[in-house]
Amino acid sequence: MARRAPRPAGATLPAPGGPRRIPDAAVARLGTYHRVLTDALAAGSCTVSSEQLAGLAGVNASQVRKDLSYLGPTGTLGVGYDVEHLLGRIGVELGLTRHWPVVIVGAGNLGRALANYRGLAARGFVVAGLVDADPTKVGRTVGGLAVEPLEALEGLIAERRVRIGVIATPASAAQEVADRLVAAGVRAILNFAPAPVGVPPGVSVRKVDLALELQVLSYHQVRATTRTRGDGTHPRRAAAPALRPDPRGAGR
Amino acid sequence: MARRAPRPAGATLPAPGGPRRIPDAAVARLGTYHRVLTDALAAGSCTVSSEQLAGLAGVNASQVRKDLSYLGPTGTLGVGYDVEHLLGRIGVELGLTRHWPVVIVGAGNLGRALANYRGLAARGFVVAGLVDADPTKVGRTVGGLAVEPLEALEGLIAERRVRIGVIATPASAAQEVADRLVAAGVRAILNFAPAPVGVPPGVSVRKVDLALELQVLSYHQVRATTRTRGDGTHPRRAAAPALRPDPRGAGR
DNA sequence: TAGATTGTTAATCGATTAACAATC
DNA sequence: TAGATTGTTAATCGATTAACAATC
Repeated sequence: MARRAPRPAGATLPAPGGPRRIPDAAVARLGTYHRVLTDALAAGSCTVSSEQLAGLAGVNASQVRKDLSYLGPTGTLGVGYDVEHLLGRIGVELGLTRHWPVVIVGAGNLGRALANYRGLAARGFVVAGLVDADPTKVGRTVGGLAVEPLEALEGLIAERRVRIGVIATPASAAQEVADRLVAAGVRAILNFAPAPVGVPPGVSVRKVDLALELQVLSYHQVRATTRTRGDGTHPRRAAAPALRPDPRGAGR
Repeated sequence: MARRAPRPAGATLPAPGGPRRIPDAAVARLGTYHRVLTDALAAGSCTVSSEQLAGLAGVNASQVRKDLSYLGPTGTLGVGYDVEHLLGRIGVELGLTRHWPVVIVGAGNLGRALANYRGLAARGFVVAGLVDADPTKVGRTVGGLAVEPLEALEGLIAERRVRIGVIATPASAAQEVADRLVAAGVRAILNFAPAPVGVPPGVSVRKVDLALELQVLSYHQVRATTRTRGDGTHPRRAAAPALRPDPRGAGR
């Protein structure tokens, strides 16, 4: 397999699809700031400092100022940030002022939970459709929404102007579903299937793997209980035992 | 608020709770390798190269080798990795060979979906309990498991040797639940509530915010449609409009 | 004014990627 | 052997944090 050519020193990347100004991690934190500021406003706060906001969001004050600087100047020197103003700026930048129709593919446990989840609607995400390939699931009502057949996917996306799709299918179906979503005009995908999906440039994908999250935690537990070698070394094992050079060894 | 003292140059951190050898991001990828290797083994592959594994997992081959190096030597120079051997090494390191009893707090849509989710059981996570504060939910059966009252939490954790807790409650209850989980002996928390929870050192927390994931995607859409200023600058706004210095301004 | 706080630059940290010597 | 591939080091990249001049 061809070795990747070394990138010419100092070359700047062309940034496919135009420059993305705010890093995803910062966008996610801005969303958190928006939530805690909403609470702060309800509690009567008119202004907050970066120190205060950092405390509410559980991050560093420098990071708050850095994140907010992506929005352009939003505060007042020596005073802080006007809560209402800041809420407005974040809301506009992140699209929280709009409604985003979403289609969920897969009406299994996870898909139904998402369709029912009030936290999504509260932040402008409207479940415009819930489809499933299983005919026995079609017609069931979930959170006031009838499950539609998979064949309805394309029409539904076009009619209801869906831009965001959620994949809540088994891993085996994920890529095919992603292809159909993209072909039908979806521009962003949230993937809950435990398999990566490939998409053309310009389409955004976020992946959430619930089992993987738990696995990281179980590793922490293993680490905590297994007694650590102080020197951080591993026992040198005698490498892999007796490699069979691939005689197509009948999958056990 | 006291400015953080500058860290003395060159000082190494004491690493609370002992050195954590493998970074979380690498642990998550190791989990992915485990999954794709399981498929590869079933398909008859006895060995894989880092290039092949990278292709299956959708990452860089250098990264595969780096990640695997955390396990100590696992491959054979000039040949590659023995699939079965590698599965074993990853499984032991991540705790995939054990059963992990898990308690889920909150039997709303998300909690019930998680309790029903077969992908968890498939990877060794056994839902040992599902509790809810709402008496009308108690007694219902979800995925063969009866919802128990919140009061049963501590007893359940002790009896069933639960080490991992999942918070699937509203934001308002998250911190109190976290405190009770930790007090009862839970050492790792997966938090689905849209609020950060504080825990004592030594306890691991992972946070998943479904609405935040969608918000990042909606931002991408806003960016894609809003025409970008070529120079990457922002229009200089006249800063925040007329700051009222906090006269307790009756929540609008 | 004196005190407070932003916006930004520089320093630090950590994670990813490229390169290559070792060697099967 | 010649070709392939690991394990690891060095280079790069990006994100976080500290520091501070500007100034309300």
